[in-house]
Amino acid sequence: MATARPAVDKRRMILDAAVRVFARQGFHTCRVSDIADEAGVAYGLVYHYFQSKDEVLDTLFLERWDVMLEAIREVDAQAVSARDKLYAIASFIVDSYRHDPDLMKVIIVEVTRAANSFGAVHLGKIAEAYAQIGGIVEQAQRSGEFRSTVSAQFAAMAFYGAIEQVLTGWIFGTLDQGDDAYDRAKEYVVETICGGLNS
Amino acid sequence: MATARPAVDKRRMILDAAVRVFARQGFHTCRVSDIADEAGVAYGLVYHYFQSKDEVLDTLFLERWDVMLEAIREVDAQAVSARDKLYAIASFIVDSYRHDPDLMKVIIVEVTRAANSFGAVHLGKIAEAYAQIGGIVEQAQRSGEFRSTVSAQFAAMAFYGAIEQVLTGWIFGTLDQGDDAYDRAKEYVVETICGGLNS
DNA sequence: CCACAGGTTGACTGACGAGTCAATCTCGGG
DNA sequence: CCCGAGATTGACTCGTCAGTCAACCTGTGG
Repeated sequence: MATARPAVDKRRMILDAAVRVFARQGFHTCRVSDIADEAGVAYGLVYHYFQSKDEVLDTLFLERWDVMLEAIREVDAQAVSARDKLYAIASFIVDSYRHDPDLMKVIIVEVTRAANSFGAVHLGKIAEAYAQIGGIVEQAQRSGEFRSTVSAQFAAMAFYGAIEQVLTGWIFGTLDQGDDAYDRAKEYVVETICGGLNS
Repeated sequence: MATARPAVDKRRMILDAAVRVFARQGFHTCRVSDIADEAGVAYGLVYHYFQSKDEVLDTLFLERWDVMLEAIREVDAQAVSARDKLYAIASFIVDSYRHDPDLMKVIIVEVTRAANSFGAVHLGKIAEAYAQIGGIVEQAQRSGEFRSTVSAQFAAMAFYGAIEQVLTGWIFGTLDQGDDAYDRAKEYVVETICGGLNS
């Protein structure tokens, strides 16, 4: 007898509600009851579907991060220039934010940028992204598209760091938002990292 | 009657102990009693010198951040190229880490990268640094040293983002450390941001 | 119509830790 | 030698919440 999923997937509702609550109040400052309330579900049901409050966040992060890792791998498999690959990756991340700002806020603020609490658990996953990007740079250095002045690992950090910083700017309202700003940001990141500021 | 400072400044001892404890356990996960124990001081004394646990962290952050802002201002006042200014700023930050890794870890992990909890309170202070760096870039764009393809504000973010990412790498052991690595990092940041990766 | 499995409920518990406070100490000045 | 102000102590209070659990639905198959 296959598990008959109820018409409305409460587990999904809890996850979606958690995104909103975490984005609004932050993981540490919100109560599990806030998530249950937001989902319109009883307190105990959260513990029916998840072992702990932590597991809710872990699930959200892993769900999304795996999608991103897969996207990066696909980009890397294409036969285009490294610059185009970097642009595609920047696009993917920026568009992820455009599509679901709350989810990206949670992932970045509560996991990626919180390497001492949650990030620690997921350092490996995060490092995978770095490694993949580093690989793209390294290959471009061998092919001659990029020069070898700086290490590939470092270049990957600068690239990802720039994107994360921009997202953080949007998340906290330090930086203008909107479709134009999003598209401009993609260009800027790639242009700065590849072309540099020098005239 | 001037307040006679005791031979040993307990307030300072508490702050220094807090740095070690926050660096080791993280702000949220440590107890105030951990700080008191580490400082070799009674629990209540922490509350004699500080209103709250938060104020301890605030004090640590502001003390150091103000030093950095002042350093950036001084650098900006010099009559050297923008590239040299950026190098000097990168140097200052990297050397701050070299000199007191625990303090920098606390500031970055618990404040700068935690913009939803503590960072929120200090967004203004953090923005000051961005603005100052952005000013350097803008001036260089007017003088012709830098091209104007990307906005100065954005360039500042990329620059600071790259540095923060590298520090984060050191803090969590993702990146090799040591005097050589520190000096190389300074070069790499400036070289990537100014020169770009393209050959 | 009943039985049963899994979904759903929310009151309750137990631990934990920030912040309080009254008592005690220390030391310089009178 | 005594007094008072500020420094220092640590046991205690008090609210908060993560996680538990026993009871209660719901709908499916026999």
